[in-house]
Amino acid sequence: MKKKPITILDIGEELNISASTVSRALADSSLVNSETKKKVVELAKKYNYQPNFTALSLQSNSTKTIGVLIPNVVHEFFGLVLRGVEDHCHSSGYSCIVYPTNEDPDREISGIKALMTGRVDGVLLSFRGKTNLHIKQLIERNIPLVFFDTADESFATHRVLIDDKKAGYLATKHLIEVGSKKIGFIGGSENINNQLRLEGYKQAVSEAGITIDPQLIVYSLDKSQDEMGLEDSEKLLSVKGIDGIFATTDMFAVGVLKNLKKINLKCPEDIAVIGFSNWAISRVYEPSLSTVEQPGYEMGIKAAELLIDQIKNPETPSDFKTVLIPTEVIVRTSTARGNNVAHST
Amino acid sequence: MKKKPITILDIGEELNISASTVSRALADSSLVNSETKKKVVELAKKYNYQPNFTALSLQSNSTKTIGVLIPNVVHEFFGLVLRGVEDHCHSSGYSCIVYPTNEDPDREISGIKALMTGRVDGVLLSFRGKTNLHIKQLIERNIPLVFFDTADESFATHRVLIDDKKAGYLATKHLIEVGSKKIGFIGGSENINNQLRLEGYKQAVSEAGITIDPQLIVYSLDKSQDEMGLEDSEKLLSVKGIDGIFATTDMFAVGVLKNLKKINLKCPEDIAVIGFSNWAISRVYEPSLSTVEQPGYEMGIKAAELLIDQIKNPETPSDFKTVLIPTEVIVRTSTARGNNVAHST
DNA sequence: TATTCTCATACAAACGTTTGCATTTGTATG
DNA sequence: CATACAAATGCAAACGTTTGTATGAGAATA
Repeated sequence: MKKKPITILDIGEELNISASTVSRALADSSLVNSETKKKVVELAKKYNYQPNFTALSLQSNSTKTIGVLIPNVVHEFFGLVLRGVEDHCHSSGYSCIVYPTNEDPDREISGIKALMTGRVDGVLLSFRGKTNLHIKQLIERNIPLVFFDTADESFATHRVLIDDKKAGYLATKHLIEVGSKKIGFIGGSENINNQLRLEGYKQAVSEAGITIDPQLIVYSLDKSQDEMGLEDSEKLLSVKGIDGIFATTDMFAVGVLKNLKKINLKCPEDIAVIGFSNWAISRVYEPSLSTVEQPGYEMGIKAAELLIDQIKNPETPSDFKTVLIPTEVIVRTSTARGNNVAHST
Repeated sequence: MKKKPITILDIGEELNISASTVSRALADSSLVNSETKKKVVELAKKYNYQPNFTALSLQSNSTKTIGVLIPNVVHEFFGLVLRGVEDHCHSSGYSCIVYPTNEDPDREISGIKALMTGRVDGVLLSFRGKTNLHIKQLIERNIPLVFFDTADESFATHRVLIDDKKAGYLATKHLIEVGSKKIGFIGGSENINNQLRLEGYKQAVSEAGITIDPQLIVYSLDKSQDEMGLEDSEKLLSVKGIDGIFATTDMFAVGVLKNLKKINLKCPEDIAVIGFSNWAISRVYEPSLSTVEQPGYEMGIKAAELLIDQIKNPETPSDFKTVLIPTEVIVRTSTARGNNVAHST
């Protein structure tokens, strides 16, 4: 029942020439008579001939495809990364196989395994799990690999990251600049990014001559609902005299804003809040949320660029780059107070 | 420099047996001596042999891969669809090549073209463009195809949709039930889904004995910022006596809520608002937004299921299904008033 | 007329796998 | 001892390309 697609052999048969001549004719080789060329091209068009992709891949030992292991695909930041990756791939003639791992180490492993069978020319990876065993195998197989967002330091690869520590530092420093003295930190799971942001927080606090207070540092494991960390932020807000909060996620920050309304604390007057990522919700929510830009699209573009360059230049590069995508604090209403910023309207 | 991966031939050579025996040994065929089997399996493990995916594909004429053409990947609904698709693929041993078209017809066409070269076993498609010429070619090539979210009626394929008209009807009816009499409609681009939702709106309005008022129906082309349609909703809100709004997107609905605050209209007391999709923001915003559930994940699962079933049963099915994923109105604060619902707290 | 040259085309190998069929070896049966 | 049969393995084709090398015909040169 299934119609077999036209092959160069079929075309050759109809024209009483060999497949190789057809192949060369379609490649516009100078070796073939222009008459024959014309006939071949015509027939190919008539039957809408498309070269078989798999055969080409086998022959050339390249699939023109990359694999993207991404923790979450329902996520503004990772969605932007994916869009960036795809945009660059598209303009370079590559396709993307996407493996959302949903932060599940098993999915991560099975994704990597699938990619070891030669179905992709390279891999883009935001490493979440603990098992780097399989990544090691990828590298041993000489499959080009670029980390984005998070990286395992122990591998010699390109990396595309933001400077999480600096970003955390800048966010906290901004709170200090608008007059906050007792600043809380609330983060999601204790992953490497959040640890670095916390380091930045600590640095800024220390520099301002404030002692670091452990009860002001909270990790929330709230995976329920929309990951707003409502309960944990409530706990944090019960600390007497707290007048600033740095949340490692815009969602957590919005959770804080919500809780503030309940206990009748005014933002930014009584307490300043800053989030992280510059998600749509930070623009839309009221009060609008100050945050740190996390440029996912640019990160995706750059990561794909490095990967595809490496694929095209297969001799192992000796200088692996760590590209830091610049970030900046975006000031909105939730921190609009103090010396350098007008009061919120 | 590039290390060639181990092949079945390499293993055979080392063991002084032919590739075919190795192949059979690894497949645990009864045709091969258990001694040999053991040796082969051991060596394969030692070298971490992985069968070449491309060779397998060429041989079996199947890539165990599907293509997903999706309008937008930074989008809660489409992200959920993608997650559903990927989940089902994962559990069926398939992979997904993702082509975000960004609503660009050229991207759509180039995606379809790429998929015609035999690199995928089937295609999942949310059709946005006007050009169905290429889709026709896909079908002529007997490449299994399933539409999701939107469908071109002219093709004989499976479809997985929501009943947009009914959803629009239910949303509008809900507004009527909570006492709205002069109900505005605000939608994004005039695509097929929005047209159907509008039809539902009109039906509900008519049934309630209200005349349809064209000035209450607005399409917004606002692609700026976060697509909140702020200007257009402002226009809509200037209509005297308006006391209900159905927005075809949660983002548009939030835009309405924002504008309401500016002109000091109270929601839900003065005007009830309902959105569409049940995005995170509808839960988080204040007032929380009533909306219509649009179950992306289920849609993705079902679409992948139909596609993979069709791939596995290649004889053209005579009964193409149109699966309607059920939707329901989710009542929150923005419509919490009237007879059957308690007033908002 | 014989040699060389050019042009156009065909042949065959290669990519890595599976699989139908043939071959080899050994053992049991008549 | 010859035949049959089973078990284990090898051979070769096939999937659809590209590409290096061989082959053929015709024309130009000596």
